[in-house]
Amino acid sequence: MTMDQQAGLMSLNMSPFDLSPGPEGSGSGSGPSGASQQYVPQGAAYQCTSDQQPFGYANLDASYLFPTGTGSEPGSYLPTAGNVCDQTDTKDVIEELCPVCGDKVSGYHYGLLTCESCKGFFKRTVQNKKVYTCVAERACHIDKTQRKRCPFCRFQKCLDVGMKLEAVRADRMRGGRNKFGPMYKRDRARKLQMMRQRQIAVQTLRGSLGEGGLVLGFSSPYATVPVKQEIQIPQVSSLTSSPESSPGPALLAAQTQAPQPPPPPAHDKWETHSPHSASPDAFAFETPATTTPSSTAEPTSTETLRVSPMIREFVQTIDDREWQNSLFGLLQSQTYNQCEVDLFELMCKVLDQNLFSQVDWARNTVFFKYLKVDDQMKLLQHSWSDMLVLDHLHQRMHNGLPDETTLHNGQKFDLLCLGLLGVPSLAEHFNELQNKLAELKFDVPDYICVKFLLLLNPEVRGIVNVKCVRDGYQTVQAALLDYTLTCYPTIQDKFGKLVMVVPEIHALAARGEEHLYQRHCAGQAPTQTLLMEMLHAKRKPNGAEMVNRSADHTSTLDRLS
DNA sequence: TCTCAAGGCCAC
DNA sequence: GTGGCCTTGAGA
Repeated sequence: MTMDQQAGLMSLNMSPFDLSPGPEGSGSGSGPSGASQQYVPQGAAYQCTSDQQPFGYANLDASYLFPTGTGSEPGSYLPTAGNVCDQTDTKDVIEELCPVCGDKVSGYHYGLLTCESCKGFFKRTVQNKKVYTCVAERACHIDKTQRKRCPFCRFQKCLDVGMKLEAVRADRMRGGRNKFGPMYKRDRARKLQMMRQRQIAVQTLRGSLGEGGLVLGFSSPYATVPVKQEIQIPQVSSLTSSPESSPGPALLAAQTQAPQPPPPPAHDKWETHSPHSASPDAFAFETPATTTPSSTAEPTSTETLRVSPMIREFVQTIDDREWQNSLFGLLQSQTYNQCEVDLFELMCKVLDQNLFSQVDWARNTVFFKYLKVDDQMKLLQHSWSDMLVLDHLHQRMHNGLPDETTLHNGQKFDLLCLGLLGVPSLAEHFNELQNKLAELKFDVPDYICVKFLLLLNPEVRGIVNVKCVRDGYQTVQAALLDYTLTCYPTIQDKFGKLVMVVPEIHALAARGEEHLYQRHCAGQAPTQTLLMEMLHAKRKPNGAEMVNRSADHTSTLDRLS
């Protein structure tokens, strides 16, 4: 392949983003694009046949540089005065790991956040047109301690994660800015936004947790977890990935059937995509080949039309895509470059993330959002585990969430254990519960109403605004009753039977909580997480109401056992 | 003027 | 060759 052919391929595959002319724009001859044609390192990337495109990164396009709904709209993620927490500094956000080697990130370099070392390596390689070869299988593991061993695989990984050849300057001019500036700014703003949301969730929950009980100096457990760099993940298609190239993360993921999302939510007719939800395009769900179990359990479209506006509004507060994206995103980020991870620890992190989502959801819901923080705290402390179990039932029944998934490193992750809060022996009870719900044709409106009933529990002691909570509870109760009578007239006393399921959910959740607490006390669970704060909150000496509730759980547990 | 992502330098 | 630190300079 000649240089001109290479250049042609480069141009054809360059993203619209890359093609945007600038001071160093494409086609200038002396600009980086023209330069990149001559700077493409030979050897490593050139070991391809003529019909193979050597540039795994070359199919970058704006759709995933800025996935729909995550900042593609001008300014949508740009922080404005007052909407970014003052304490949140950009540097805090950038405290993440280099996607190439896992070392500490020093800033944006050649298109994404990397460490100083990989920045220098990438620069030297491109500037000096280095030719590397791999003495192994072109799939060497690259981490901080081994990054020097195989420059071939290191450079390949640089390209795989999205470092941009065209950001290395042809004329070696120093200083100044390049065309990636706005991209960096958006990415940074997006990370700030994520941090802000987490902080709000934490602040909501900190309130009474700090007093008397656990004082952790809590910070978001994911402050140090790599926040996925949306701008950095190139999707290596079969057209662009050469068998001669070292495999990129995307390719590896495909090969190992790494965390696969479940089929799309089966309840689209309920219009569950909230204004905050990720765009349907943000995650490439595969079209399910078969219908999910719930598809036959839902009312017909005619009946759907008779659903009250309130229930429709409830349903819209559900964001299953976001739930799934978060779940599989976390599994991906936590196993990135990891040979083996502690699966229990990983489960705790997922549960923790789910808790954050739950708080976010609750904070934006009717009834709950009008309560004072103290009341919100108490309600959440009482219902979080029940809601986690219920959420998992919902994900299984309505979105086809599988019981297991394969992580990027090949380990199997037990998704069902999330619903069991880590107690495998509860699987049978969980399945029985699910079957019972399936018999009742438990659908999405049922789910969201039951979730509200769990959250808005007027029996929780210490609530100041009991009236508001009770009103909310009774309103939801009435709506659910009406819904079940209207849409499921053939199921006798569906409402009553649904209400009877709630104690069973309590029982499962209580067992899970106890298990988690014991593992935590044994030093096996991650500390300083929201999950652990919640567990401790229930065990505060002054939590008399917790004792009462535990007694309820125990009695139900006896039945389960 | 300040910021920060480029390139450069040099001890290792 | 590597990687930490320094210098540079366009853009905010």
